Amino acid sequence: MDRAVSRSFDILECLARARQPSRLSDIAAETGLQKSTVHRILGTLCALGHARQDETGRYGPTLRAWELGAGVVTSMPIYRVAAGFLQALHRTTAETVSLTILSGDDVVYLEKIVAARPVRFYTRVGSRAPAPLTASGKAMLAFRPDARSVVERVAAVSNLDVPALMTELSQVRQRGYALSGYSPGVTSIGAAVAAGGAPPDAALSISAPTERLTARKRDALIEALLETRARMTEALDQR
Amino acid sequence: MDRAVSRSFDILECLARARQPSRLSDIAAETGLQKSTVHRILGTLCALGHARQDETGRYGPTLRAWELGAGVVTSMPIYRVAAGFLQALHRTTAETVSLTILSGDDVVYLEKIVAARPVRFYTRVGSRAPAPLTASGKAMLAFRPDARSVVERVAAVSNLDVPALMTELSQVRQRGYALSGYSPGVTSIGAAVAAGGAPPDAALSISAPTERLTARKRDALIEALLETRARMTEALDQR
DNA sequence: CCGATTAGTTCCGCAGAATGGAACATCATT
DNA sequence: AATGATGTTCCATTCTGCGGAACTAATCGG
Repeated sequence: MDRAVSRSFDILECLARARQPSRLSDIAAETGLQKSTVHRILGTLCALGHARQDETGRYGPTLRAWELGAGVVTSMPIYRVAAGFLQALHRTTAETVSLTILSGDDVVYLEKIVAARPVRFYTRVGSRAPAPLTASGKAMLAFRPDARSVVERVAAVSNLDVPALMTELSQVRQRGYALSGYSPGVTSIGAAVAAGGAPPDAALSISAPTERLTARKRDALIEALLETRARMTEALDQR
Repeated sequence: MDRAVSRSFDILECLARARQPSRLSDIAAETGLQKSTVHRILGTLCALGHARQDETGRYGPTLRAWELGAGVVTSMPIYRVAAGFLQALHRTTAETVSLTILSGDDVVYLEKIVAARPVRFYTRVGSRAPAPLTASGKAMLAFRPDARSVVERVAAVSNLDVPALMTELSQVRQRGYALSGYSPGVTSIGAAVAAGGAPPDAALSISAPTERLTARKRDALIEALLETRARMTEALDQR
C-alpha cells in the first residue's frame, strides 16, 4: 500500500488546507509524522513541482495538482457541453448558476457563474456537499435507482428525515426540478442532466437570495432552467 | 527522493493526460515501469481516491487532485479579487477575458470567461503557455526585472527574436498593455496587475477574433481593460 | 548580549516496504 | 478449444524510506 505515496498525499492535502504557507513542524504535527520524514517527502514534492518553499522556509502547495486536474475536468464531455449552456442560463437569468456532478454521496461543484450582486455565502468551485442536502443533488437522486442508499448513508451522519426526503424525491421526479431548503437566505433550484437514458450524474442549478425571490420570478427561473436542461440533454444525446 | 512518490505522480499524470481510461499495460509502457509496480501504485491511488477503475478494468483519474487544487486557487487573494473584475470586464466588452498568473517562465490560465461566439482556438483554464508568447505574459514581463532571463530561456527552446522582444517590452511598459501577435486569427490584449509596488505576477487579458476587430473597437477594449486593471490594482492595494 | 528554546536540516543504521521477475488467472478473439 | 494479450498475485531480494538523534540556524526572553 505504498506508505510513502499515501503520506505524500497527506502532506499535500495538509499544505492545501492551510490557507498560508506552513512550517515543517506544523505539518509534522498535523500529519503525525516524523519531522525528518516530512522533510524528505517535502523535498520530493518540491522536486516534482507540487510544493515550494518560500523565502522564509515555509512550505506551500503549487498549482501543479490543479493544473493536472483542470485538464481532467475540461476534457470531461459533460463539462464541455455544459459550459456554453451554463453561460447562456446566466445571461438570461442574471443569477448565480452552477454545474455539479455526483461523486459518491456528494455533489461536486464543477463550474459556477456568480450573479453581479453575489450572494453572501458561496460554495466554491471544487467543493463538495452531501447530495441530499442540495437542490442539484436531489435533482439527480430523484432519477437514480441508488438514491435510497445514498440518502441513508448521509442520514447516518447528518440527522435527516429519510422518509420525508424520499417522498420529496418522488415529487422532484414528477416536477423535474428540486428546491433547496437547507441554507436560509438563499434558494437554489436544481435540474438533473442525463444522457442516453442513463441515470443522471450531472445537474444545473440556479441560486438566488430568497428575499428577492417573488413567486413570479421563481417560476421564471424554473422555466429558464428546465428549458436549458432540455436543450442540453438534447445536445448530449446527439453526440 | 522517494521513488514511489515520484512514480505515483508519473502515473497520475499519465492517467490525466490520457483523455480516456487507460489500460494497465499502456500505463506501464508509457511510464516505463513494471506492470506489477504500476498495479500496486494504482491500487494505492485508488485507495486514496485519486484514481478509479471502471467496470472494464481500465483506470482513470478522479477529480480529487482538482478539488485539492481548486481550494488552493480559490483561496488565492489575486483570484478572489480578480473574479469580480473579470466578470465585469466580460460584461462590458462581451469578449473572452482571462486571468493569468506567472509561474516560472509560463503563464497559467487561472480563469476564463468566453464570449458568446467562442473563438476557434481556446486556451484552457489550467493550461500553460510560455510567457513571452502571450499578451498577458508580455504585459507582466514588461514590468519585471527578471524579464530578460525569462525571454532568453524561452528563446532557447522556441526560436524567438530576443532583442525585438526586449524592445517590445519597453513599449509595453510605456503603453501599459501588450498585444499578442503569435496566434493568427485572434488578437489578445494583456495588462499586468501588480499589488503593493511589487513586480506583477498576474494579468488580465481580452481576446477577440482579429477580423472582427476594427481599430475603434480595439481602442475601446484597451480602454476597458486598462480601466479594469486600474480599479483592480486599487482594490488589491487597499487590502 | 547571551543563554534557552524552538525550528530546520543532515546523518545513518536498520527494518521492512517497494521492487520486478515470474507464475497464475482472466478475458477476448479466431 | 487454442491462442494471445491483459490483469492480478506471489515472493525472494534489495535498496528505499524510516525515524531517532545529532547538528545547525533562527527566535525569543531576560
